[in-house]
Amino acid sequence: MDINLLKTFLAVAGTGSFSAAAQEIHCVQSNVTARIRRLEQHLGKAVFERGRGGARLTDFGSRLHAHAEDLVARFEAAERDLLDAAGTSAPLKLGAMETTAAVRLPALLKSLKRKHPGAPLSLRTGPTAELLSLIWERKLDTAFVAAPVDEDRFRHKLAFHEDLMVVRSSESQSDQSLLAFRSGCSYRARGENWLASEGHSDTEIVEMGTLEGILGCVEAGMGFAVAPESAARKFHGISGLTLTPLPAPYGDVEVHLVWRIDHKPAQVHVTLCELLQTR
Amino acid sequence: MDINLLKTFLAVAGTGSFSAAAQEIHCVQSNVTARIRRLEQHLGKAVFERGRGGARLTDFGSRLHAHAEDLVARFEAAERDLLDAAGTSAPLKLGAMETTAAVRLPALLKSLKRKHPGAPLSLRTGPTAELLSLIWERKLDTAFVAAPVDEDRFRHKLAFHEDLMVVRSSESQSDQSLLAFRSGCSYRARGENWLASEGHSDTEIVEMGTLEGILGCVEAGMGFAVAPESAARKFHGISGLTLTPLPAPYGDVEVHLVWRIDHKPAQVHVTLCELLQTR
DNA sequence: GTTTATTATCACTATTAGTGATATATGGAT
DNA sequence: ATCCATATATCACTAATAGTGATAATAAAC
Repeated sequence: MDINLLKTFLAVAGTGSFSAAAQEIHCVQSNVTARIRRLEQHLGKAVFERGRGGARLTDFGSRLHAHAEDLVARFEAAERDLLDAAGTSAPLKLGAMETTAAVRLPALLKSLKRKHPGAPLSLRTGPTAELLSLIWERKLDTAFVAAPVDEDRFRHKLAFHEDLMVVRSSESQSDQSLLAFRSGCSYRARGENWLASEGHSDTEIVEMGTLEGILGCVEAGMGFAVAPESAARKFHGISGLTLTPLPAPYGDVEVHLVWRIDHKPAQVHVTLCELLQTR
Repeated sequence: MDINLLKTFLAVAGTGSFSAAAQEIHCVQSNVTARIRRLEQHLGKAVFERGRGGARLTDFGSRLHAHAEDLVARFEAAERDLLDAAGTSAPLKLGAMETTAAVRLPALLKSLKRKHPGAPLSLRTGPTAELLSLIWERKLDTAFVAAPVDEDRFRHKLAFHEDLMVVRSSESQSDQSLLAFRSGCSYRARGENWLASEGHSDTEIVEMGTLEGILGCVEAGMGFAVAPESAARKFHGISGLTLTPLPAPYGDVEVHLVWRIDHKPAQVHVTLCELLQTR
């Protein structure tokens, strides 16, 4: 049995809800349902009463709760001790695309710090092409970039799926500038390819350095932008932005964690890879 | 992480060898290798020094060993407490083919008893057809029988693969009697089908009740028999028996654990299913 | 240098876990 | 009552992982 089941169980018990637990542990709700069911199947008795307001522990569930808290705590203590003893070594030089850094990394790095409290870590953002160069020059250990990557030179592991969206001001007219990151950004390349395929080869491109800047300008009616849905939503808020999916095949992007094929991953790096498994 | 990894680790540490550990925990050796590697990958450091005489704990491995013993013990204690609290309930009425009972069940039931020390359990042996009838009449909860089973009436879970062998006396001549269990035995049916396909429709069939009896008579030169390799080997020992595989498609048998489609499995039953996963 | 006992690797398959869309259920407003 | 908001369950699909059995590699002992 996997201790992940117990961690999921504790998350549900703690939040009092399957869906809240799913958010807390960064996975989809159906996943929590499945894990709790596995746990219940294994033990042969229900641990939660489900109802309107979420989930409440049954008597049997409380009994499990006592054991689970103890077991998980001891397990994590042991894990920390061992990871510590294994030697954390050098700082991990990490890179990521602007949007990934903004939306995906916070939760990820938080989990990483929980497992390697002492591990030093640096982060540099930039477009895919630049990050790959930095990795190749060994100035970064690893980075989150958009697929595909050259399999002969790099190893990689799938990290996230992003759906690219066209972001416009709600009152905007069409045929304005494309607001984008500087050249080398793969999202920008997607946008340009899409425009070309539509015959808009003359669209002006305005380069900007930050996502906030781009979205601000879009809101101000200067033009439109291409960004992952997750990132656009994060800054959506009250503002009058309209999101429409970038049509296939331009809209789907896989973000991978990438490193040099001859680079020996440090322990923090391996742990980071492990954390990517459930997202 | 799965506690199975820790159990595997303890088995290796205890026996001092990957292959011995594999036997102890009933799995193939490459499996142990893979699990230990997973563990080492997770922790980032080798836990065993491998060499001629097997495996010895590294310093780091000893550190893990201390934690692992504690964690596994606590985990199993908690599990026992919870399984106990869930209520063991009625005795499990189990059936199995003669050969399965002889060769496969001992290890399996031992593991089962470890998890449900108090669970009462009865075992009845018989050929596939008879066992299925007993299940249908609700005189058995579940049984190990040869595939295929009627999916509309039964649920099932794959338990073992068996390779059927023709067992002859080493000095025997061909065209003797087929020594077999009483009618309803699916292995016997396989043997008969094979004989028929070879044109030996006139072979005399001698019915016997036990595997030892059959193999004894084969050794005495009375005829030949059809039996799973695992069972034949168990009684092989010093005796002068020759095993040749029953040709395809007669030779491959899947043994499944089967129960009535409308039967609600008790907890012992569920645990038994879980134990089947790794064999 | 061959033998023997051991672990590692590999290609393949079976099984399991995860995903996202959608269905279902339940209490509370209106 | 009906609709709405908020839950969990289910499902078809895909990705990832673990298990298997054969074979290779390795190293000590003879």
